[in-house]
Amino acid sequence: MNRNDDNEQVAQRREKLRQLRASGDAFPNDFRRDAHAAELLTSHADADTESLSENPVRAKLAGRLITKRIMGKAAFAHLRDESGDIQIYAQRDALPEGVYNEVFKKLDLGDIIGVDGTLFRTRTGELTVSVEQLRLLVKSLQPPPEKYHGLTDVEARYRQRYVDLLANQDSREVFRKRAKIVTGLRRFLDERGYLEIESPIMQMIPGGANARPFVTHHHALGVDLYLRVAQELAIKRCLVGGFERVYELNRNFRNEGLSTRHNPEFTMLEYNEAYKDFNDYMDLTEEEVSPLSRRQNDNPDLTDRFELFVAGRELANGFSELNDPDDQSDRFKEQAQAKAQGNEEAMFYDADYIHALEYGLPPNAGGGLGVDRFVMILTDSPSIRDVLLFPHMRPEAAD
RNA sequence: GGGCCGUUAGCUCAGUCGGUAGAGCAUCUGACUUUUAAUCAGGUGGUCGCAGGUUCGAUCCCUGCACGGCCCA
Repeated sequence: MNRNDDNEQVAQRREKLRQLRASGDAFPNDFRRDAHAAELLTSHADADTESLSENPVRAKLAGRLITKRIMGKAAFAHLRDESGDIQIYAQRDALPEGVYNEVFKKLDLGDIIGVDGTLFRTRTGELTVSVEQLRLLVKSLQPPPEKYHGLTDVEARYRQRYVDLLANQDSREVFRKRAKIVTGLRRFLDERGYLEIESPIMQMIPGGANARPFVTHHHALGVDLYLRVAQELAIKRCLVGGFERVYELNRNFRNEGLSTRHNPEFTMLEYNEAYKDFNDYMDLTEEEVSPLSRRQNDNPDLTDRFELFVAGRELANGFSELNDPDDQSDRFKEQAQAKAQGNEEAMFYDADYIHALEYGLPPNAGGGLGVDRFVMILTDSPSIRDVLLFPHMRPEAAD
């Protein structure tokens, strides 16, 4: 991907930065705002020209310059902050001497500025800030994407997410929704008396799922460690210890290929509750997504199990969990044998987990929810990369 | 892993039945004090993904590679 370092526009912007450095602090951090764009637009939605001139509303805003329309001695522009966009109006004669020509006209799209001004309505009715004070806070050295189409190149959107976010409001919205969904899942479980835990991601013995693990190395201990492939065994150890409703919502790592539905690190919610079976859990899982869900019963001979499908995609599954230490030990032995014969996805024998079961794991049911896939469905995103801020990509070819 | 498609200016995209490329936005110069994809006039900007091959000549045709997308396993 072209880094634009030879681009003439970058050179022009760098020259402006050089002049800024020469004349003072080019990266000031003393501007303080007192408003956000969208809040101003909402709170003064009903204000008309007369009321705004009778009761002037002052506002200080900071944000990125995203459009600029100069008409001689006056100009309109749009400023974008986290909340949204608002129009600003700069007049030469309303600004301090020289600011219009020496500061405003030299602004480039993408620059971060601070403005102080008064609200008014334009002829077409758009609420606008008439600027009385203007400061450049950060010079942007790279030109932003085209104002109308934004950044549409899929690869560029994933590799340079910051550009995608600053140019495409839709993309920002996906990640706002993701945060709300994750918060909502936590609240749902918290309200039902679940305890959230944080268990090790680096482990001597990964377990809880059939998946090839990533390997890393701890130098001080001189041992290889694996990145976990599931939270499940840690959660059940907590049930042995007396916590009866436990979940962990965090990252798992599986050493597998990339696709529209697979990222090597992904966010998984796993939860277990004592004295429940999988039938109880189908009800709980349905509550999480009820308007959308239909379920299909998958019926392997060995275990009670269900999977939740939404829009035809596997999203969640649940089990009545095994708590017989001898049965579990036999299964670990089978897995370890398979691993010895070359199955990279088979499990290790986890002697400590068997030891835990020997103390008594309450009968329980558990389930898992692939959070990324859940977010994909709720945001209508076709690829897991659309709901991961910084998805894994193959390295770009070296020049 | 297989099939198909894509890669051209900072961005969004045309195009060349093979004769070394265009538009819009952005940028630069000029005009313009209520514009909003501002407008008007004039300019700058390209190793046409990379490497080979065919050819008098390749951005275009062929092969390989890289990255991405879609579908399949």
